[in-house]
Amino acid sequence: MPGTRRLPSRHELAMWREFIEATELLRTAVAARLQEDTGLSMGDYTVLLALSEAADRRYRSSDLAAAIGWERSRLSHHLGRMERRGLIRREHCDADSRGSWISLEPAGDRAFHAATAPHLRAIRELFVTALTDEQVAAAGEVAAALRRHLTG
Amino acid sequence: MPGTRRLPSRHELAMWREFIEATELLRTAVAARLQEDTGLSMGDYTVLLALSEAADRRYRSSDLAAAIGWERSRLSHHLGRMERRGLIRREHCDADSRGSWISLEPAGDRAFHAATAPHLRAIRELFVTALTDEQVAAAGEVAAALRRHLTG
DNA sequence: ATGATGTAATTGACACGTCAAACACCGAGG
DNA sequence: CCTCGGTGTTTGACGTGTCAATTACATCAT
Repeated sequence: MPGTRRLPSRHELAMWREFIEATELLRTAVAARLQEDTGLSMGDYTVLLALSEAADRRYRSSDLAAAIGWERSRLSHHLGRMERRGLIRREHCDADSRGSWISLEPAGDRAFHAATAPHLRAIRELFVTALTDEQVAAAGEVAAALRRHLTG
Repeated sequence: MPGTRRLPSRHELAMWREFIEATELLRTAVAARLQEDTGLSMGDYTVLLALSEAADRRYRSSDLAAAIGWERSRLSHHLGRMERRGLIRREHCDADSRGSWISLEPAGDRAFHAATAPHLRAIRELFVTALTDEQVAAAGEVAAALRRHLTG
């Protein structure tokens, strides 16, 4: 594998720094906006979205973790916090007593529905309108290439 | 401001999700590699890099925070952890007794120098080689546009 | 049945990040 | 001098993320 041990050029390094810093900025800006507008974190929103879209509006914990691409223990910790706030509920699973069903509490359902429009607006204002249509497409292609490279 | 309250299209939303997930993947992959290879976190590396490049190899805490774009309290917490590990030192500042000088300990200097090449290689392997030259340039432009939009 | 092996989910310890409050000190105006 | 508003830095509380270990159950081979 030729080139694997080569170092990035000055220009490539500059692109890396610009990229990593800007994406961090974007992430925190959107997260802060979501928090202000709705009291939810990005993690909360991700979990609530997945539960809302689930076939029967519930998930086995492991399946939920897989669906949103999280590690199991990360999800477990997060669900603990969401449960304390009354956003979701854990129920015993009859078919497999090791497992549990995760479902929305009414408050979680309400919070998610109230959050959707503001969150999408924030995405538009902070991400979409920052870029030309070509740049949005380019961002998508870059992201897809990175994902293939990192997971494939 | 027309369009500010409009919602993103399905396509724009898909690009957003792809983008935010891929950048998260990239960040954690590079961080994990740095940790394995060198025992340093991205934060450690950022701080050590800034100190190494400082004119007299030291910084006032606030200036360091500004230089790397961190909040003051974030830096303070991080410096506490790095100090415990013997990577940096805090010294009393004569000119202003509220402040302190942050400088490298020998161990921090060594750790940084040992980390540079592996880290740059990881950046190359995980970021640069994932993309074509055009995509690297596009990523840089997207990042620059986002930064202008978010900070400007 | 029993015991090895695997899987579902949680836990504990710890690093990291943010916010608001606290602390210690500066420098200027009365 | 002194006190008062501003600045440099730290602290505490808490949410978040990772890793390794644990708990509790399922399953399969014998």
